[in-house]
Amino acid sequence: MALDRKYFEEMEAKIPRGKVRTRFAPSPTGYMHVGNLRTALYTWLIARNAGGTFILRIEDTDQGRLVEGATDVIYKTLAECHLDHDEGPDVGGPVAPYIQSERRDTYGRYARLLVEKGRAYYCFCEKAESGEDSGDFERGVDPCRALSLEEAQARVDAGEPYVIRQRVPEEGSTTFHDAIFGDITVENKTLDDQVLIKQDGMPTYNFANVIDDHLMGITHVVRGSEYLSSAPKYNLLYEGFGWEVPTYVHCSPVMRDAQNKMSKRHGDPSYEDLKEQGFLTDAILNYVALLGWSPRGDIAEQEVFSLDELARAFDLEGMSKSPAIFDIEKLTHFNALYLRAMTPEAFAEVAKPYIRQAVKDKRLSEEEIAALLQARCERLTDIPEKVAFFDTLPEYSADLFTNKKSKTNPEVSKAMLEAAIPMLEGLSYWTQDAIHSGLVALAEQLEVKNATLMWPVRVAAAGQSVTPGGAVEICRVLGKDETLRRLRLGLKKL
RNA sequence: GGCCCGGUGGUCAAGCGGUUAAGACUCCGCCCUUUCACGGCGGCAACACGGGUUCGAGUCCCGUCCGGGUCACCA
Repeated sequence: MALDRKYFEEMEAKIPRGKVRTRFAPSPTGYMHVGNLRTALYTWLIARNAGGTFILRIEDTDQGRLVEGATDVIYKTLAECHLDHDEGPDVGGPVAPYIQSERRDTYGRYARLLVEKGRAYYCFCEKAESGEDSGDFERGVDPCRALSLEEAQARVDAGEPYVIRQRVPEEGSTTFHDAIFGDITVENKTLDDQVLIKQDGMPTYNFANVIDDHLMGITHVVRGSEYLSSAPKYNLLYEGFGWEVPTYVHCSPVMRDAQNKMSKRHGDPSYEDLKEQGFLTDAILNYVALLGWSPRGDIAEQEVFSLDELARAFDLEGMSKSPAIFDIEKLTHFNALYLRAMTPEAFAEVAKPYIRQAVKDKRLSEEEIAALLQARCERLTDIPEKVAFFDTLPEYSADLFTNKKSKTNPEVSKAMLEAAIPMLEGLSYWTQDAIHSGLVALAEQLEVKNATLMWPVRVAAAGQSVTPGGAVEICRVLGKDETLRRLRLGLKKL
């Protein structure tokens, strides 16, 4: 098949130029792990920081690993995180299609162009066994490398299965530049003639990337550092095509501990898992942004960042070269910060379903309960167990009435409850203020400190020693009848 | 094993030749207080090691050690 020069010219002509263009290019495996999310975030930030374009591209060249519905997880996650893309499979764009399996023809054409330039060759060898450990680690010499183009073409035409391999020079060295790792030079002899087009006609990741990044006008390629060692081969490819090399930004991995990356296999949480565990999207993004990047200058000590603030502050300079260990404790801290920063209304809204998991009685106000919870929970999932006592009075022992700091014991508590019950019963309004004033006045009248009266009331009302909120708030939420019922029950224990 | 990249408290991290080596999380005290939280204040805790270069090194160079990545018709 003859090469169509016109085709290449048209493809070149379509490439948008002059603006920063970045792309997030996941393969649809159905799982957005934390490292992935961070890569997407950084990629988006680079684009937004420069007023550029953010593109979503789906890399599905491995036909054997396609996962049903996986692309939806990607769309959903990006949307939920507000990492909006300007171009992509769902929204289209000037360099569509954005799904690699739909660009198969393009890769084939460019691979043949490379063959014609002498930078690649047809290979008819049996699939190399990855059984390794054959003792030698030398670059194998592929016999097909020496085949003449005519001979190879004849075998291709005859229908013989083949792959196309990159022809890497045997001599010399290649220098590759990365925005965070700097210059990396490797000897060409340590590079192998990697496969560009697989036997099924699909491109390999490494080839599809180079082609697409060029054809889509990508200016900054952001990806994991596991690709760092194959990067020099890219330069050779760009050089072969005579294309300009984009800025590469390799990110060090997010680790579960000092020796293992985060992985599904180890049961490490994905973005969705974290959501289920009660973490807020904004908190997750904020924390993840700081795992591998830190602000400089006068905001060097700032830790809380909105997405917009991140977009403004983000710079490649602040990126770390070393792997970072994911710390759920610190994420939890960020989550607590975000929870507390919400308006009471917004908090009540997100807390509501968790409150209702434990508190079924609709007469108990979820707004009032939420108000008690806001400063007291770090994750939304902490809620049910904290408020269960509102729903059902726990079994508890009279020992709870003893607290030395409040100067209470069973005898004192008995006296306190005996005084509190009629007073509360006489209240005409069951408001926070009324209950509070009533109790404080009663303590004064009984000549005891507030805590001495509050402690037994709270214990009897809640049935547990640790509660969100104090005696007043709990009584208020419970309502008059239930409060009195519980206090009388408490009295019976004494 | 070859090649590549890293190495500041337990964790995330400032630091770019001269600092009492920031800050945050965790942990521990104290204050506040109606329990628990929130909040406030204080504390414990680090430059992997050995050689250079320099008046001076966490910062530059070399070696060692440790860790990670890669060596697929997976991405």
